[in-house]
Amino acid sequence: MDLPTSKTQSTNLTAIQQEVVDFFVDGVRVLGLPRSIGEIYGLLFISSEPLSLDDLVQKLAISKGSASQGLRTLKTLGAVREATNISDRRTYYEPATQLKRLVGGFIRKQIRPHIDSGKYKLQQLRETAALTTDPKERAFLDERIERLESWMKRGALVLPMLQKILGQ
Amino acid sequence: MDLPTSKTQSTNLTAIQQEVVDFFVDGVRVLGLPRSIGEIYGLLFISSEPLSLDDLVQKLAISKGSASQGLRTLKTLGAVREATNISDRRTYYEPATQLKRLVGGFIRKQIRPHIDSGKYKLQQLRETAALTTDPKERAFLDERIERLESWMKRGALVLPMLQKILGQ
DNA sequence: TTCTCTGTTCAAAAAAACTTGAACAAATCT
DNA sequence: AGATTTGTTCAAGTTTTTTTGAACAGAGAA
Repeated sequence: MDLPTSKTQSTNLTAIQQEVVDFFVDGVRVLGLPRSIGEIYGLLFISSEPLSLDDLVQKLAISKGSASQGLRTLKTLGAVREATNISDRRTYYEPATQLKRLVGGFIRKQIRPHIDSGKYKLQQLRETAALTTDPKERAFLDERIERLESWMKRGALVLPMLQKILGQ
Repeated sequence: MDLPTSKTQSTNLTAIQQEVVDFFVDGVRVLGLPRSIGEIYGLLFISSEPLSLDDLVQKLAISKGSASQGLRTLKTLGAVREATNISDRRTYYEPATQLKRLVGGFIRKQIRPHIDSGKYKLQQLRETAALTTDPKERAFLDERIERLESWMKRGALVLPMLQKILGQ
């Protein structure tokens, strides 16, 4: 009896909430993040009041485990923060809505580490290539490695620009 | 009896080939592409001569199916092209090594479609929000949707800049 | 034409990623 | 203190994605 169109289909969400959640599910998928992250952020984004973990579990019909882990990831990315001045035993969350902050967190946590490990691998690559004696082959390897270095350099250059352009 | 460090461990590749392949396996993973794509592109990138499908199958120890599909994806992305003037029954491939081309292909095939579908969903969102009568809630929804629109606009603006900065 | 070789397709198998839920720890209430 | 509620962890289950390999189509050789 389920509708076939979407996985997050329930009567717990209003039409607009469902649409926004789907929007973000799609969005985070592009970024390589799991669907539950998109659902959680999406619902927070379109809620005018902060939500608790239990709110998320009930409205999105996901497990407590998913909600807990998803919130942690989102906090780590700086995409969600704990709401202050709510006097309740439980913690309430609200979304960060500044693109600058979202992009910055994503770059810092998801992109930078790869760039850094890439630089290290490149270093190793140079050393391995140095063992090649055949001059022609050596020249070819050097050329390619140089190209990789240029790519990495440009990548490292572009990230701050991205943040500057997108932020504010 | 396998070495535990890497999945693509074989005696078919030289040390440097193995390292470059690993480098790209990591790279494409960030982009959300399967490992075999990284292996194929990596090996082509560090080979001074074009390679055939069979070369890839043997050296990378992957199936013909993977190699065929991987090459198709890479061709679609503009990351690989067929080598000309090789008189052999089989087709040989060489990598595109201009960052501009690689980035352009990736954006065109992997990013743009999502931006487009996002714009469409946003349109729907506006319509759904228009059904909300409560003025306070309505104002909140409008504010958020506006924010989403601003994000999409900036995203669409940044992509060409990216290509320009990275290309050349 | 018939045979051989190259490359594609796609259903099934395997691997990877994600989610669940029950056990647990920690905090707050009575 | 004991009881209750909130939130975390992680092994097991589920789903999704990727890879395999055998069947097939097409092109060229004999």
